[in-house]
Amino acid sequence: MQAKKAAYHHGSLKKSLLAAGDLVLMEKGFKGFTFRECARRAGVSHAAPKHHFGDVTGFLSALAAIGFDRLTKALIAGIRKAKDLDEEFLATTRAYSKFAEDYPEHFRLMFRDDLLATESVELGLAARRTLTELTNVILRQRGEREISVDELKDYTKAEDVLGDIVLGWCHIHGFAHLKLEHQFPVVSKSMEKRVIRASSAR
Amino acid sequence: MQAKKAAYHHGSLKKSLLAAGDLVLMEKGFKGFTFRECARRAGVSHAAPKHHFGDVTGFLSALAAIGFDRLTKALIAGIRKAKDLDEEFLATTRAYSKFAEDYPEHFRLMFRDDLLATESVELGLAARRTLTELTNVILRQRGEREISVDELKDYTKAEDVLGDIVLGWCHIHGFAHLKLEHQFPVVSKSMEKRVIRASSAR
DNA sequence: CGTTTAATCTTTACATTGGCAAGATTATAG
DNA sequence: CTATAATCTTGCCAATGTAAAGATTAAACG
Repeated sequence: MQAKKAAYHHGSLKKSLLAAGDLVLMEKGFKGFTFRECARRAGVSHAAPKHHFGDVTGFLSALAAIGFDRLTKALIAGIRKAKDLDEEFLATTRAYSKFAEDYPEHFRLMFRDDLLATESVELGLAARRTLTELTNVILRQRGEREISVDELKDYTKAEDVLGDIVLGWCHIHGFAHLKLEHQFPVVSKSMEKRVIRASSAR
Repeated sequence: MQAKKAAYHHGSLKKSLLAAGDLVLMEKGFKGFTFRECARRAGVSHAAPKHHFGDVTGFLSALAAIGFDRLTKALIAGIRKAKDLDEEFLATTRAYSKFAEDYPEHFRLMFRDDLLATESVELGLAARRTLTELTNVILRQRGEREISVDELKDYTKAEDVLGDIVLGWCHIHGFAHLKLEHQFPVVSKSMEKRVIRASSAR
């Protein structure tokens, strides 16, 4: 009747489903997230998503990949604005922490190995893109050559470099996670600043 | 017919359900965890648990509390064995990390604020007992008076003390979490040792 | 001891979910 | 123009969490 006659073939269903899932995740949270709800929002039947994502695990993996991409983007944006290496470090940890606040449900999903398709190359790549950014911050700090996403996989550099990366990451991730899950009795702003600064200090 | 005639009243259903839930969590993981499965294992109908736990959120909260208690116990055991304050610190971080490895599904559940009943006094207490242990490690390290669980709630000590607690906790928690969710491309034993040692170093 | 009341557990029912299979519709290739 | 493959719908299934109503037993009380 209307202009859009609800064509049998959606045209860009995959994108629409991802957009819908992205919204559902933010609105209803991971708890209230269902496959069928996403299909409804995209205006298709409940079985339509199967062709594009297989099962719900595949769909969640795609959404988690979106989360990693968003985080990567935020990290890069923070780094761009920084004027020197010290500021760069601070901006990175700040961006990581802010992402967990802005997208808590994505954050939860991204770090839930049991719910995701570990074989998903898309997700693996997105995660490695994020980790590459974090790694390169450290490498720049040390005046060493940056690495690409491909190099990261078997990056067996000296342990002290890897150690710095892991240490810094653990720190800011632990803070972001514990805060997200409301584990701190009280979190003052000054405390938060201190954690962020400490994550950057070597 | 048999000796146990399957009495209408179970007698200690709450305990049995918790024991069943504990097992299901470890066997099938958080993903495969269902209310009904736990009821089946306890040998009661699927609606029986309602009287003891309300909804599934209440049940999960009780299981999370068990997790915190187990963690507290592990921390204390580690502390007991330590000979000096340095060893004590190491033992604490090691115990925390080991707990996440030994009870990954409990660990996941314990830090999922959205799935738990935040108003549960039982859970709140169990979590505070854990945090009190961590806090007292720091306080002993500094030669200050230890605090009780009750004192923790509004513990507004100098920011540097709180800071040390938060910092140390973030570190080891971040490591435990990221490792549990398989976020590190590679984790060598020596790397792990370094993180644990770094969490203890101030 | 007998009766009443409250607690505990079962049965039944319902809406919702993820996944599967078979069929309808349309795009694409040949 | 036709055959084939891709895409989407319909209908179905077992399983789940929750609620309501009823059965059974324990506890309280006279």
